[in-house]
Amino acid sequence: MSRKTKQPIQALKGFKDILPEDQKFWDFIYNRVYQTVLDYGFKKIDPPILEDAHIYMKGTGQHSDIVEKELYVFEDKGGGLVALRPEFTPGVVRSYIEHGMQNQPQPVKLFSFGPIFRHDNPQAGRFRQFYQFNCEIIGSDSPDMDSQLITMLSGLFKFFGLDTMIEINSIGCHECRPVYIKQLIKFLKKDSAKLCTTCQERIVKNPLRILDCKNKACAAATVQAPQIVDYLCEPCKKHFVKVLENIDDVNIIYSLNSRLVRGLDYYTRTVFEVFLNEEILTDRPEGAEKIALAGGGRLDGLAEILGGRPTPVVGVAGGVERVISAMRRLKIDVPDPGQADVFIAQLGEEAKKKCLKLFEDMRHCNIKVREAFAKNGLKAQLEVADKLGVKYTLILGQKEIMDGTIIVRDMSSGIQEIIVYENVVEEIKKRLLDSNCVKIYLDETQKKSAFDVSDSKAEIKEHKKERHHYNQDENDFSSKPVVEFNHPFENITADQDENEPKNYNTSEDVDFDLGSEEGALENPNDLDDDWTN
RNA sequence: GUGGCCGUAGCUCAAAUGGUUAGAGCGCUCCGCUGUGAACGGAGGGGUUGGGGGUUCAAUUCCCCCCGGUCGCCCCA
Repeated sequence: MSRKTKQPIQALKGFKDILPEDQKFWDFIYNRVYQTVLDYGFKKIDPPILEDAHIYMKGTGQHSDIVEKELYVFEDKGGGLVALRPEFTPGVVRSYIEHGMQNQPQPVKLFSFGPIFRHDNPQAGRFRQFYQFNCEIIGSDSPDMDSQLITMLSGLFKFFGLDTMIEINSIGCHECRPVYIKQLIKFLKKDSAKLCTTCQERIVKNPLRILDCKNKACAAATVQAPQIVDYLCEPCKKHFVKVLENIDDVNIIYSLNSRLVRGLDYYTRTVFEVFLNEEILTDRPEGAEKIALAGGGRLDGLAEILGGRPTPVVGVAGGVERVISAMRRLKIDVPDPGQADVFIAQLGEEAKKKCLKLFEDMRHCNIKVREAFAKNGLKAQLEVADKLGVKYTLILGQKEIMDGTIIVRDMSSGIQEIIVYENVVEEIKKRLLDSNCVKIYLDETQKKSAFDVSDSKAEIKEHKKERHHYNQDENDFSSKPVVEFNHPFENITADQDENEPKNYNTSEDVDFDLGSEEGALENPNDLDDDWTN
């Protein structure tokens, strides 16, 4: 295909690059989610991105918008109809069936993380390619599974530093829901004139969705509408009550929302959504819609639709971009795994040679060290060191080689010391450990005083425009071995974002001994014990 | 699929009612300082003003189409 115009090449609509400076968020979220789901006994599964389109047509629902309008579907070279996954669940359940996982101890808990594709028009928090984390518990219809999933999610968001609200409802099963829908339609038809035009069409097409309509007139017209909870059959009612009891028991705050429904056919019983609690956000426009971070529910009909034995499934999916955007809005910073502590500057060929080796020595001692061996001038190297935000720069030149010494420059004070070259690795280790124990606020912080570390929510409210800085050290995001998994999101270094205030609190993670600095949580914003052990 | 607003340098933004060579700050490269950064002074590189077409003596500016962004609707994480 020839390109007629000189239209510059660019990413497809609704597709985004995840740039180096954003990677720390992705690392952070992936690692935290994975850590948490492992704690709950989930196993990771990566279903293919491309599947036989029929699993979505059957599973997600031929007439759902996701399939009718948003599915990336095309014929492959063999003539088969294939589709980019518009959600994880059908692929995961397909895999469960295909690999005979019903022969494993039930339930089977499966976790996935990766890109999802929907040909939707982009808008706030919505892209054509976006990432989800997804958890399914397959093979148990126990309400305890539903509540455990909700408990896990609630803790997970706390783990991200996000305050959330959970809305929950039960939409019954194939036995009781039709009865309810009949009653609902009866009610709606009485006053259908009061509904918006879309909702008038919905009476036939999708009456449940009318309860969810944002139109004020519709909301008013349905105040007296019958509620599904009153129509649940005994087993559904019992199930729902048990779920609520369970999450009560672990002190999860939720609200019953009888208007919470699902467009997808295979949902049964429990449905829930997790919203960002925006009370602390004062820049939120009045009447703005709540931001959903995750949603889930029970899908007991799905496995059978996909050709398996009837198998109960309960699952949840969370939107990664939405979590990141919420963290950004709340000015929650995350540790940068690429942050280095030491820079090596060299002068002259002989010194460079020695520094190449020193670099390896330090790296092997788990010191986060950087260099600019491609540059020669000291000035240029110090500029790089400055941009990297390291604590110390080691300077080695001809003179130091002759003396068997090396210069240690403290980058914030500018103070330099000459030490014996042989001791340099030990000395740096010691200094980094010391600075990890003693918190020193250096001059630089005064310049950037905008980032007071606010502990209480009241303060956060007052300083809404300022930096609600999730202090890396006190809240100890690194209290877990953050980078431990073999994954594409691992081990990625991100450049220091120049727009972000640097954290000059020098008690930063020094990972000589990963995971050895558990505890030390004294901040009210701290994570619950549940999430730190 | 559909509607509103928007698109000027890597980033943030200028350029009155159309009018000469489209500017600034930040960042980038280099120099003053062949061994000292963040916080000095100087210089330089960077733009076919998102793309195409139209109106006009003249278009970044006005009109149309397309592409993209953003915020909605439908739907949804």
